[in-house]
Amino acid sequence: MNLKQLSELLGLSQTTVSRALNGYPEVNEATRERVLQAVKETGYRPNKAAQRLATGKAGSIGLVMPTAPGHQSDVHFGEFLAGLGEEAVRHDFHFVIMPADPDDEVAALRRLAISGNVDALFVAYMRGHDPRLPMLKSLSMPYVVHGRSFGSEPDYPYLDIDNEGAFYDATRLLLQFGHTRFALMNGPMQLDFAIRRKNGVISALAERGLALEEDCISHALMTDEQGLLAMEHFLQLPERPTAILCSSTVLALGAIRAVNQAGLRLGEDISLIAHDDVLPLLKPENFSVPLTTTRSSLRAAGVRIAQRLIGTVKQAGPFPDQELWKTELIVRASTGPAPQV
Amino acid sequence: MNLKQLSELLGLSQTTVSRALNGYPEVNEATRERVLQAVKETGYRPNKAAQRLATGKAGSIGLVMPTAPGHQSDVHFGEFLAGLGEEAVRHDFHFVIMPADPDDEVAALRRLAISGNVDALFVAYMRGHDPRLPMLKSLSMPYVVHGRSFGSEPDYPYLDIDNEGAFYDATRLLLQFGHTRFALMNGPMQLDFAIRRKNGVISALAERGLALEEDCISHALMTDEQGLLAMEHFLQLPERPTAILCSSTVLALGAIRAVNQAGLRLGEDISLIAHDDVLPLLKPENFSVPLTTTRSSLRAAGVRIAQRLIGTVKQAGPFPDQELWKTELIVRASTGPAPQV
DNA sequence: TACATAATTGAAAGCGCTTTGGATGCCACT
DNA sequence: AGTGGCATCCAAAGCGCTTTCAATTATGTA
Repeated sequence: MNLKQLSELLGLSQTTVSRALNGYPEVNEATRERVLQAVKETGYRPNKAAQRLATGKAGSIGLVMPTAPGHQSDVHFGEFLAGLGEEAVRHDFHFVIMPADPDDEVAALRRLAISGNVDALFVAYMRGHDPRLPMLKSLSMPYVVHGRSFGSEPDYPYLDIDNEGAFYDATRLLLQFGHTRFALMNGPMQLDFAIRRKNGVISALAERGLALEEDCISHALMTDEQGLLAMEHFLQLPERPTAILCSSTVLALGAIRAVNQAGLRLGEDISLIAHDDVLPLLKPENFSVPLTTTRSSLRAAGVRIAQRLIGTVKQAGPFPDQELWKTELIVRASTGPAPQV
Repeated sequence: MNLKQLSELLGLSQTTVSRALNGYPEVNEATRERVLQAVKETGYRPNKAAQRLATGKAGSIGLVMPTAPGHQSDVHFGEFLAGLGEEAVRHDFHFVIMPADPDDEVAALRRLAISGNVDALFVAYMRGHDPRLPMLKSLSMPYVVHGRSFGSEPDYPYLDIDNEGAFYDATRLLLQFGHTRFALMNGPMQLDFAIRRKNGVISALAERGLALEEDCISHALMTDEQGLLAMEHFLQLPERPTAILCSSTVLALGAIRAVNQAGLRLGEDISLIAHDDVLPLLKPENFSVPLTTTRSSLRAAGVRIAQRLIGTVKQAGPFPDQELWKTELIVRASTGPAPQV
C-alpha cells in the first residue's frame, strides 16, 4: 500500500492525503478524518526512504559504533544507547548505527553523514585533539558530542560531565582522611575523560605538595580483569598506595578482588573511590563493602543528548551548545582514614 | 555532489556512471577508472535514501531495542550488537535501531519493516508463544531470530544455543558430585531460554527421582542485585540448597557476594554453575573462586546471525534455517562434592 | 563489401513521497 | 453584477538514484 493507492482508494489526490497525514491546516477536517480512518484500516505507512528523499529528513540519528574482531564491546556504550533510545522513542526517531573499525572512525562518520540517511550525528569516546571534530564542523549537519576533546577549542556542541572536578573532589576527600599515597586506575590514556580525571587528581594533590607517581597510574580498558591486574601491580609497590581513584565501577570490581586476595580490608587498609556511571548492572551500594563514588548517570546523558539532537532537527531549539554536568560525590564504606603506619 | 553533477563533470550519462560504480560489466574499463578516480577526488557518495527508493535495498538490518524509562539496559544486548557489527562492517551494512517500549514490540517491528528502510530484521529476547513470530512470517522480509519460541512450531529461521542441554549437563555434573538440593537462578520467566534451562534442570533431576521445589527457583532480571537477593533467599531456606544453577555470570556476581556474606565457601559449602555468555566485562576465570560455566559466546552468535541476514539479502545463500549450538561445560573451582551433613 | 554481433553509451521512466503554483467554488461585500 | 478573500483541493515537478530500452560505434565474418 502506497500513497497513490491510498489516495485512489479515497478518491483524493496524493497531495491532499499527504497533507492530511502531515497535519497541514489547509485540509478539511472531515477529509482528514476520512484519511486517518483509511490509514487505520489499511495499515498504510509512508515509505521512509521516499520521505527522506523528498524532504531531506527522516527522523534518524546516526552514530558510529567502534567494533572490530577482538575489539571488546563496552557496557557503557549499551547504557548510553538506552538513554538515547528512551528519548528517541518519544519522537518516533530511530538510529542508524554504522559499525566501524576504531581506526576508521573519521571516514566512517563522514560516510554516514554523506550517505544522506541521518539527520544528525552523535559522537562519543572523545580523545584529546580529536580528529573527528574538524570533520564534523565542516559537515553542516547537526551533531552533539558526548565528552570533550582536550586540546581543541571548545566551540562545538557538547555534553560532558566535570571529570576533572569529580576527581579533584574525590582526591580531596581522601586527602582529608589523611591519605598521602595515591594511585589512579584510569581508562585508556588517549580518551578525554581519562586526561581530565588525571588532571583533577594531580591538581588536588599538588595543593598539598604531593605528586602522583608514574608507577601509580594505570591506563587500561575498563574491564574487571584490567582492574585486577592494575591493583595487583599497585599492591606490590614498595610504597603501597592507600588511596585509590578508579575510573569505573567495572574496574573497581577487579580491583577489590585483588584487595581481598591480598588479605587487605577495603575502607580500612585501602580506600577506594570509583566513578559510577549508574550502570544498572553494577550498583556500588551493593558491593560487599559499599563503594564511595563520584556519580553521573550515563543514561541520563543519553536522554539529554537525544533531546538536543532531536530538538535541533525539529527546529524546536534553542538548546545550549555546551553543557557541563556536575557529578555527585557519594560517600559510602569504601573510604576511611588512612591507616596508621 | 550528486550523480547528476558527477556525470556532467565527467561528460558521461548518469547511467554510465551508475553502472561504473556498481560494477556492471558493460562499461569500458578505461571509463570505469575515470569514474572511480573522480569519485575519489570529489568524495562523492551515493545518497542511500535514493538508492533504497530505486532498488528497494540499502544494506541495512533492522532491529528493535526494548527501552523505556525505568527499563534496565542489558549488557547482553550490547555484546550481541558488537557481534552483529563486527560482521556488518565487512559488508558495509548498517543497523537501523528502533527503540520501542517492550509492550509495543510487535507494532514497532511492523513499523520498522513497513517503513521500507531495512532489508532484513533481527529479533531477540524471544518468549514462549512469541507474538512476533506470526507477524514476521506474514511480512515477506528476511529475518533471523536469536533464540526460539517455546510452544511455537519451529519453522522459522533461528539461531539458538542448546539451553536445555546446557543446564541438563550442568545439573548432571552436580548430581555426580552428590548434590541433592538444587536451586535455579533464572532470567525472566516468560523468556524462552529461561523456560528451556529450567526444563533441562528438571529433567536431569527427574532421572534421579529428584524435583526442583518452587521455593528454589527465582526468575528475575539478570543484574547482580537480583542475584544477591535471590541467593539470600535460597540461603534462608530450611533445607538450604547446596547446588546452584545460574543463568548468567552477572547474576552469579551478586549470588557469590551473598555466599561470602553468609560466611560460606564457594566450591565447598555451595557449588555453583553459571551460564557464561562470554562477556568481556566479566570473565568467570577471574572470579575470586573461578566459576564453572556452560559457555557460548553471545558475540559469536551475533556474527553468525549477521552473516545469515546479510547473505540472504545479498542472495549469497543458502543458509541453514535452523541452527542449534552446543554449549561447552567448563569445570573450574566453584563446583565440588556435596558437603557431608 | 555487406551484414550480423559485440561493446559501449544514453534517454527516459520510475521508485514513493512532498511541495509549489495554480485551480475551483463559495461567500461576503460593495 | 462584480470583486476579493477564503477554504479546499489537485496536477505536476522534483528529490537522487537504478534500470529498461534503444542508439551508436567497433569488430568480426562470409
